[in-house]
Amino acid sequence: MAEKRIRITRDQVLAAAIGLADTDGIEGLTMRKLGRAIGVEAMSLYHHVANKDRLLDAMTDLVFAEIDLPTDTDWRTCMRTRAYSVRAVMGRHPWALRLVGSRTSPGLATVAHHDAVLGVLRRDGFSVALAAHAFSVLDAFIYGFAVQEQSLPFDTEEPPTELAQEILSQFPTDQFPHLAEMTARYLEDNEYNYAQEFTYGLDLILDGLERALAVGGPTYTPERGARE
Amino acid sequence: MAEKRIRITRDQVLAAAIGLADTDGIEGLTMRKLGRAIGVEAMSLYHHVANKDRLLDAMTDLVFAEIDLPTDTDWRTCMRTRAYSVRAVMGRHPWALRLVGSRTSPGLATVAHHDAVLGVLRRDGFSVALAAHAFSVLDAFIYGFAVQEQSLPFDTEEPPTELAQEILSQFPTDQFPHLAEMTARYLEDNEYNYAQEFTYGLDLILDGLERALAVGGPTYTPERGARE
DNA sequence: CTTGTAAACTTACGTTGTAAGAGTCTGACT
DNA sequence: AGTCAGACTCTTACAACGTAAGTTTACAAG
Repeated sequence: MAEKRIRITRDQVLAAAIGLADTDGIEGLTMRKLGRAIGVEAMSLYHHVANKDRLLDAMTDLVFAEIDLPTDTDWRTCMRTRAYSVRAVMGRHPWALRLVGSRTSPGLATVAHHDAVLGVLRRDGFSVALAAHAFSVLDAFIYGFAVQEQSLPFDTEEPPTELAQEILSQFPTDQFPHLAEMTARYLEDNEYNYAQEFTYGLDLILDGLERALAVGGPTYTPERGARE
Repeated sequence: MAEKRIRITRDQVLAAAIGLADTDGIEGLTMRKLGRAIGVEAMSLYHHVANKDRLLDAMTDLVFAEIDLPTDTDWRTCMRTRAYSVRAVMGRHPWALRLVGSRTSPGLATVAHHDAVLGVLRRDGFSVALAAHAFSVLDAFIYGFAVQEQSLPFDTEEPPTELAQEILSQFPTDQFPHLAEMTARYLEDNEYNYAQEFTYGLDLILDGLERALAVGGPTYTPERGARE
């Protein structure tokens, strides 16, 4: 009768939690389901995780650890690959986007990641202030874009389908002429996909930063911010 | 014995829901508490709102209606005041930020707002494609910044306090040198507040758009995007 | 006064996170 | 080999949640 009891580890719990959130969404992640997924009762999880909130914190940190950040090239390509990596990771774990917004205490991988980003900028001649500026704009844009993209009713990688058209044209055309004009243009252009807006915005910001860097200069490092 | 029954309206429900979310946070908003707040049983709310999800949708739309969007000036100041207004509104209703990310079907005020933004851009010479670009970058940045700002552990309007210092220096200085350097700089500069990063990023983006607009020109309107 | 209907209330169910405590396995030390 | 402590799992239980189903109330029209 003595059914061998299963022993689990913290890493197992986290991995299973992420997997469950990936397939069922974050609202589908319950302690009981998570326990069942690894063959254990819900309460057993609490020996590896303080509570559900801490579990979510740990999951968020693991997601950050997935982000690719090369440090062996110039800052611009570093930031670029990071941006694309963030977007890819958030695509894999859509729930993580909403978590990042609600967690207040960052994990170790998160902090390490941010430190590395700053490190690249500083190394390539950004003053402390300009590095702060750069980090702010880039992060805000990348994060904001990912959220925006996810709340769209269609797949952003593919050109718009008939289905998308139906969804998009559900609001009255004459009442919102500019929106109508824009969606019409989207639909007629088969090459268009929303994802290219990411590239556009990112390059716009990187251009701006490059200009700001040129003004401050890589050798002359002002004590205070590049502006004012 | 006949305690007079209270009659409520949909608007009352929504207003109370927003008030409750403002004070208790979105997770503190429950149907029972909401009912109690307006002197009614929880189930009575369902005569004015289909379910909690719809309630949240309606709340989100009301928040969008609060955003100030002047249309009687040039696009740049329009976008600027809009940006500041979004930030202010999201400061008043922190929960709305997370809702926007999870709602997929926008309300009427939301759609109208977006249409008005596009209208301003088109009026001032943006091609359809460039207007789409502008809208994407700006919205992503504004939204992303607001989220970023909220997940920071300190008040972004005030210069850093002792408390903030304690929080910020909780991670090992030697392990994350660049982060340490940056927070050190923050703390020594009494004028600094994180809010100015919003201005910096916004201006950087607006500058970029202005340049793109100048290239395309207000008269010559290319069929396809300004880039490629 | 009757009666129809909109809107309130009551009760109930399944699901959630997790507190409390009891049971069981394992590995270290005699 | 024996045992004992500590780490881990399981059982039971509870309060709070969203909401389905059905009942009661009160006002407005005839």
